[in-house]
Amino acid sequence: VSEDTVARVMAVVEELGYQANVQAGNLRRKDGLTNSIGLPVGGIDNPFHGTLAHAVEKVALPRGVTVLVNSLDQDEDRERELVAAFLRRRVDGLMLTTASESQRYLALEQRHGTPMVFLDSIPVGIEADAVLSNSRAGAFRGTRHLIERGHRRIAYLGIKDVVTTVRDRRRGFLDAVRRSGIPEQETPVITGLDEQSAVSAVLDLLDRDEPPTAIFSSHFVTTVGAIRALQHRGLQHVVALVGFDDLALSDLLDPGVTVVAQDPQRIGTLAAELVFARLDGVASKPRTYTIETELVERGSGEIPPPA
Amino acid sequence: VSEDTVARVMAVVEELGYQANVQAGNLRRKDGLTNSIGLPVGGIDNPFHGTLAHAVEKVALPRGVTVLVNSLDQDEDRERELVAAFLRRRVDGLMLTTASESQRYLALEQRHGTPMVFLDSIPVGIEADAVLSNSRAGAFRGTRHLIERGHRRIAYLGIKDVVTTVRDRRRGFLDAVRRSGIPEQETPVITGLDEQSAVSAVLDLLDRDEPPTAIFSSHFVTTVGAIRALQHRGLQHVVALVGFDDLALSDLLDPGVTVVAQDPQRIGTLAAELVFARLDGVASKPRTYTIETELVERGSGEIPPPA
DNA sequence: CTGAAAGCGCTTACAG
DNA sequence: CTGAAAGCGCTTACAG
Repeated sequence: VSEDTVARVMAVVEELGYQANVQAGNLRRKDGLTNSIGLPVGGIDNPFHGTLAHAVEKVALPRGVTVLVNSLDQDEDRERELVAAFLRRRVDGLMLTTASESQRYLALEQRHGTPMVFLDSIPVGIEADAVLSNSRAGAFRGTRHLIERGHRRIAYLGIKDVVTTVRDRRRGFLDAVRRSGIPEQETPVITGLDEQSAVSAVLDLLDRDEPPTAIFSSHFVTTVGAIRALQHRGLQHVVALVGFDDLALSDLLDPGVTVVAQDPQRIGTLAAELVFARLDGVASKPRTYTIETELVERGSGEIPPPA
Repeated sequence: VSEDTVARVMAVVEELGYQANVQAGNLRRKDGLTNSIGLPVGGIDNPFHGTLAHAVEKVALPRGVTVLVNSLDQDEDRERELVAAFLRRRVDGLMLTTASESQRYLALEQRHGTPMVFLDSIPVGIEADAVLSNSRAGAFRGTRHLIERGHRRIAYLGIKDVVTTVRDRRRGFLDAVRRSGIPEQETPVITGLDEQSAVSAVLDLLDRDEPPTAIFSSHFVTTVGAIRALQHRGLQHVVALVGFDDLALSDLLDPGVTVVAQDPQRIGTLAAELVFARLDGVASKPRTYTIETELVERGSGEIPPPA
């Protein structure tokens, strides 16, 4: 073809703003890749998941891969619909946070060869790579932090715990309590909470004859609830509080909130690298990668029990 | 076809986990729709944009439309790449927040009939629907709130202002200052800040012979910087502060942070409805929809100037 | 109403 | 190396 013709065609391409239809191309392409990966997250407006998704995007960008992010809103049906929609779009891989109790429904797709990596949970009913915080150790450490300062009556607050990681936080808490010889009846364990009910739960706890001198809150929504309740009673400098998961601006609060911080950036980055390694042909046995948490002392967790 | 055959086929479909390839279907489909819309946001980990995206998803879900969300990270080149990638995927519509100074590059695609709605900015160099906060009125109201309490030396903090909405906040601030007869040299206007530089800027301001008695901060990152600086000097109960954009947990701070709150949920919902109306054939002249802000008094903005 | 053929816009394997 | 044909997996228009 003459150079002149090429130039003329390119000019028209420019003029019309032509963009090749990737879907048409994918249809016949040998590798069958769509250069996209699906990422269902709990809620795109949740800061933990937002950071996770952003970290994944950053790894995908230089590879020219588009990340399809959608919220499953803690709804098991929605999770399955989202996954089905991603598969109809023939995503090259799946990175998922999950709201379902079992992910066996993915086994078939896995056998078809679609790489999948779980974020922030260990898959149930299926074997696949997973990247998640060491929740049990983190909760253990946060709780021990309170015990070391002399607390014995420590309350545990948690959300609904269908997912393994959330259950692990409770386990870590109980590990620490048991190991220190504190009788379990002194440590009320309240789960299934959201922010509102956490407020009431803490107010109730504070009304007891022997109220807890410290609180371990295993999720950021319950931590916010606990802070509201403590501020409402003016006890934020009296009752100690350690929260699992970091909170925006928590260092600006008075007292600063001591937390067991996760590293969503690192989780997202590692998980994305894993998916791409699988796509590049790495066929080793699926593994669970554990990311350590960090105890960040900011004040609320260093309050001693009353003398 | 016999019922028996249908049943046998369906059984195999089930067994293999078959999902129809939507991209193959779209190729020949008459309406040419892919049931997807593209949404480039500033940063998926930014709470304002996260809420925006989530609101859009909620409108799209019952219509069976997938929202392709990606971060442009305030990078003009990335914005254009993202848009190009969305067009190669033949999205049915585009909803965009923007980091570019002009969106003329979209004119061609618009003429091709792709509906587009701008979120949180008015398009430049192109006519299209836009949904955004009434920034100028909001900033005016927040600033007047300080003036009404007797403040005259009010500092303005802002980020880099390429986008119209950010410039409008400064205009609203200046409107209020001028209307009250305060000489402009008493109201330092500092822009181009991020959180770190906002901290230093405020510390510098406080070191002046005649430091400001109040601060109007036009972006949440500068507001956080201002709070840090004030806390650092122990002046958070002395210097008044009004921020534009709500902040997570800002009601738990001491003092609570008075803000001019935007409504990202409403912006996202309305913008999504607009795109779908356009897709349904509504062909009226493009319009700009303005969402009012709300002044939320929490304490920091109600601090009077020193007697 | 049913079933076989054409065609969507690309990539790929193949003949010249 | 170049160019025309086949084919990806669907939907649609058409013939029976």
